[in-house]
Amino acid sequence: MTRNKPTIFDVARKAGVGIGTVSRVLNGAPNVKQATRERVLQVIEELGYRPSHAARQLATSRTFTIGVIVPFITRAFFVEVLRGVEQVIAGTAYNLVIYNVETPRQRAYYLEQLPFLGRIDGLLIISLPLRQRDVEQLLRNGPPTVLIDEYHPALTSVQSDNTAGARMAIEHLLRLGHERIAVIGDTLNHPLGFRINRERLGSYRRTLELHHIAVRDEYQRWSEEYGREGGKLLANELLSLTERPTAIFALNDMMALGVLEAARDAAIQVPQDLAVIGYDDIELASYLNLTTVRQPMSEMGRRGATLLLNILADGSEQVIHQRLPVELVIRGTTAPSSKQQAHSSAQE
Amino acid sequence: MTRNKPTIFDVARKAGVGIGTVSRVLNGAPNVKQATRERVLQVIEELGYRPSHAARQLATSRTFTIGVIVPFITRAFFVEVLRGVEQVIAGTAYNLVIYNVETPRQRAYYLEQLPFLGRIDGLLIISLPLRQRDVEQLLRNGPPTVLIDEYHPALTSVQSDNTAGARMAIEHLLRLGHERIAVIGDTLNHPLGFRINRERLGSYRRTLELHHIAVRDEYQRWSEEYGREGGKLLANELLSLTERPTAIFALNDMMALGVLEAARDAAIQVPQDLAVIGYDDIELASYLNLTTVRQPMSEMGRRGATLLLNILADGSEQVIHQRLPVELVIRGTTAPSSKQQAHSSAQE
DNA sequence: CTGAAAGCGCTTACAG
DNA sequence: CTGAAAGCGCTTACAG
Repeated sequence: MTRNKPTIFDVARKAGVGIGTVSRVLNGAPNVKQATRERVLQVIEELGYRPSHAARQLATSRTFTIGVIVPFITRAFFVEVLRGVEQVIAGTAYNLVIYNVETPRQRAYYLEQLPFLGRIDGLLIISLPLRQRDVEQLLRNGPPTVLIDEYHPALTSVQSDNTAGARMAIEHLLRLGHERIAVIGDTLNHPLGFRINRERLGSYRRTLELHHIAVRDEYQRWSEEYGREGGKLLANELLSLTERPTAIFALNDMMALGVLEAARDAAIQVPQDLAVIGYDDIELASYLNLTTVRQPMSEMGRRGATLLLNILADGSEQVIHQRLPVELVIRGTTAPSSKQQAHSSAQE
Repeated sequence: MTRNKPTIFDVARKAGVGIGTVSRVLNGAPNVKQATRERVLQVIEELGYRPSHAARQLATSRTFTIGVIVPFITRAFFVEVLRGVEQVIAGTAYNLVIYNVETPRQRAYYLEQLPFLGRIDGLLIISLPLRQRDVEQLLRNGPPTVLIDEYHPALTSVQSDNTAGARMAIEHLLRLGHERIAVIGDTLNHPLGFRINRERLGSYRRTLELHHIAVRDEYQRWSEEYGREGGKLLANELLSLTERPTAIFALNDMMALGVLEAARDAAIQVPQDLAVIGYDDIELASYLNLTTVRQPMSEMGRRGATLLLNILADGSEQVIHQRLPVELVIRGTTAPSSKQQAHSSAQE
């Protein structure tokens, strides 16, 4: 009448079989007679037997846990991605362990130590760029790894199309007759190395050039300060320029908020006097009626997790790169530029 | 020249000791000669040895992982709490596994199965009420459990003071001369059973009664729809009442947003014609200049995690209940009621 | 199809 | 202070 958790031995004894057989039915091995299988299952049920995770780990040298390294777990973009990841992992035998990174020190630890501790079977890395040596380490001794919102040729990844996103934003503004278009974002030299801003910035420039609009340095501004505060700061700078922009493209929605706030404070009408466009389409954007570029945030998480699960299931070494489309969501913060309205001429 | 991960045997051999000794220095046991300890440490360093998590688990029957059951991982409140939890767990030997609950089905699984699978050493439950039988199960067979933003007499918990929070909000409005004060929130019968709304509602009523203000049923409204949409819906109902309220207390900031939106749409001036007050003080609140009740969200997470760690460390059975203070943050969405302005008389 | 046995890599009395 | 050995609860060839 021991009330200890039953083990595989208890099941085997009661079912009158060897533990090997119990193990086989547990793992759905094909070579078990149907009658035996049923008897064992029956006993498992009766005993309320649950196999020990730890023992299984030790015997198989698998951990059944997936690690996800995610920066600034508190920002809407990352939360949404994480949610997508969680949705697909929850349905599997895997556990999801989250490692939040907010400093370079944490990043170093999680990227250089964690993967080699044998604590995880698979790794998901969100938005964090990898150095070549980290990738090599990972490939040599680390678990299968999938990148989300980042890219490296040697690692399976899923991203959204940042180039197209920025292009769509700019072309939308051009179509509205804007020519003095500024771009802002958090620092291009982020301590954690985020690279998407550069990608979007590049696209901003190329799009302007393509349309023969001068690319002005003074219209490109960056702030160490993330989010609203940063956006407000930069918008204030831009709005006090002699030739101030008629449109501001913020590389994330939170900074777009800051722009709106700065405009409000300066009594500048949006969208009449200033068009504002954001990036991400976090929930807030629709509330503020913000025109923005929508990224499939949860979907990126779901895809990333699914790709990792596939690798884990079939051990395939094939590197896959998925790039998800983005979408321009036109709301109330963009309108034809005053110049445009005066001339009443369509740009294209 | 095997490139396999070194085990405790490799260390023992190279250091010329038994594996027991290696284990002792690994676990900081006191009874090891200093010289021996140093030699072993040296070898561990040289070999880059890392003890196997799985083996340790199996031998100690501890898992070194803490589970946290959290509803709607995407909402600002929960994200902030989670971040607090993460901050304290990250510095320990424990892993943090997150279980996101969005349906009663998931709740049932995570509350009734997960704790008894031997996968976690400790459990944190956020905002989810427990039935008596769940608590008994937990106490009998489950891991040490700490409740965050919920209460049960038999389980250590940390909450903020919801009663005081609602009282402060209402008294602030009363002081401004408001008497027609409505309260809104997401449904009182939430599928996941959230109870804080009832607590705050109770305090709303008592506070009004205390001040001899009639408590009207039509001024208390609830929506299945969470957040902005729900808030907007309820605000529209309230604003179309014959005798419409001069102030609305939303039991969470997201719904307060919806109220602001409804007011905007109806061209009702906030705060002149309608005072609005929220709850939580999520980041957004300051952007929208929303008067609100600030809860120490991350701090609740930190406290909860710390309490759990303490239990895990000393095995204490003592049940502790912490209640953290909240704070009224007065911003721009509350002002004296027009009546008050007319009479120019202070309420107290 | 199935059982007996080795092995996964630790911890922990036990005996010295 | 330290070594040898048992034990944690599984999986997996191996032999039948």
